[in-house]
Amino acid sequence: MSNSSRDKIRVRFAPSPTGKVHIGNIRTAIFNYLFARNAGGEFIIRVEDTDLERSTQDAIDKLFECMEWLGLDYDGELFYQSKHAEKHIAAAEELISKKRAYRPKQKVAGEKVPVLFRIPWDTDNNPLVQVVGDVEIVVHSEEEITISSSGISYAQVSKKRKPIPTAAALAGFHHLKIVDADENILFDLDDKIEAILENNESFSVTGAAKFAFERREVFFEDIIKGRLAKPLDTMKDLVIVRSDGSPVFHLANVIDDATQEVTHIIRGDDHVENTYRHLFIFQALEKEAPQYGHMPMIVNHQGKPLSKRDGDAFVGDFRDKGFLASALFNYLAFLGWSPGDEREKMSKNELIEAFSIERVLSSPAKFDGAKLANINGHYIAELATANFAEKIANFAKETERVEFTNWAESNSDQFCKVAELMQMRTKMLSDIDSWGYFYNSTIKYNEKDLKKTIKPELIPLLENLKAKLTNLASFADMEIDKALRETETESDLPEGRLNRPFRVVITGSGSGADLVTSAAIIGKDKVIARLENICKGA
RNA sequence: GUCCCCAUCGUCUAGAGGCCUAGGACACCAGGUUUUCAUCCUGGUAACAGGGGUUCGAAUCCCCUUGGGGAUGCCA
Repeated sequence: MSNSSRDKIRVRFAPSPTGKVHIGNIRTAIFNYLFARNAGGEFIIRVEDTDLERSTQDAIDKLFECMEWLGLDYDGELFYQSKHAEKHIAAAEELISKKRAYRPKQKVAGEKVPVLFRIPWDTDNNPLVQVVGDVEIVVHSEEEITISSSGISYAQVSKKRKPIPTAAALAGFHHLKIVDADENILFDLDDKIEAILENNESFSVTGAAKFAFERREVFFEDIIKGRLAKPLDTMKDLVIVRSDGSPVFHLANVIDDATQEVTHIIRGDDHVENTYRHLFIFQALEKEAPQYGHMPMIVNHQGKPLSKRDGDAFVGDFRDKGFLASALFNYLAFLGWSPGDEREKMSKNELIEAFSIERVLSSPAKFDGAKLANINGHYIAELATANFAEKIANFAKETERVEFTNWAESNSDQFCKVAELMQMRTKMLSDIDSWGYFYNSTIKYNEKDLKKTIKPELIPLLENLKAKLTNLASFADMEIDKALRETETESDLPEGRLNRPFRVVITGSGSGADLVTSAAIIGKDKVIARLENICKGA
């Protein structure tokens, strides 16, 4: 398979549509995407919907919505794993005929049995396997040991001397000698291996004290983590076809990766242990295995993997909360990776340009919403004003903020002014929820600010201000400012003293955007009405 | 239990044996700019998990300990 079709890098994103797309999954997609695009390779999608019971069309739709939102464009035709089940089953049959897989004996006649892949016994010249050395492990002497072609079952000894049932594939126990407490050899695997493998015989041993054998390990070079290895005596034969005839993930995954000629697999850390098995399956099928890279997971503030419990771990939720796709993309790319210089804010194209798999870290990263919000603020700040206005208008519409949408559409002049005024201080699109004072006839007062700021002795001044504002011919920034200053002067107040009270009166809160501009945008009628309301109520 | 992986400020990270008195960013604190608010600017607090080696020299290499995570499904 070393033809030209393999010269081109091809990676895949292989989500299983059993729920909403998780932030961790989409980060994996982003890294794959960046890797492929950086190398001028292909980024393809495979929908792993073999678990028909839990897969839903809705989840698939949401997935593509999120990918489009983030700008994760993919190559080629969509590949639905469920449509290739025949190929998977055929591969299983091929493995059986090659004696690389088997069906276990039925316990009762007519019982449906699965197909197991055999961890290969003959590993003498296997490039995947290396000899580690001779080892001994202690076994619990009261438990019976059984040895058959499907593996060895025995019991390890816990600290409290209790038996811990353990099963392992035969392959891990070359030159196994089972001995009792007096070092008498109870069983020598070298003598029996042919009978076990060829004639399917099985043996049992009692009263054993320990195993002595040559440990071998399966290993591979991970493009992120370096050399990774696992002792064969800790591996078990694995189910590749269920008793009901459906193919299992391990089989389907390998077959599809071979079919789609995937060259590199970048996936979560949690798949490391699967990789050893997948490598064996590729080998048994005589297919070229891809390169693997395992990236660290993202964890929450407690250091636990992000889960559904964290609530905000769904990609769509980030959009609904008012994050920009570009900001999320940027932030996620920097979780477990950095360009090595001091850049922090990078566009998709800059990320593609700078990405290198070697710079991916292998330690897990905590998700920090505050930093995301900060980045988001920067992205919002640099939007052209018109673009910002359009974004929030769309956001309001998509998230069904009806009042806001009605206002924005019927008062587009005012809306544009507000957008221009508020852009610099907007961290998330959902901040528009606090813009109500610009257009609502009644406003909510922050009780604390109100109490602290509006003292009874200020009421006459506000009355005075109201009178001045009422007489204003043009309700413009400068005029409002002048009225404010005059009111202060007439009462011997220092300049600016009335700013905060006035702000609380017209916006309901002690902090906000530029005061007189805000007042001008809110408009004469509403400002006067709010002044009146406060003066009356006090 | 067993196997595997990981370990630098609170967080994301820079760091490839001497450029490290450990750099940047977020967060936090203080000051300045702003007649108000925010932005912004300046400054500050803050880390190599612990212990052994190797070396003239260790955040960096090795070992152990500790802590965290993952795997151990007829889920993916």
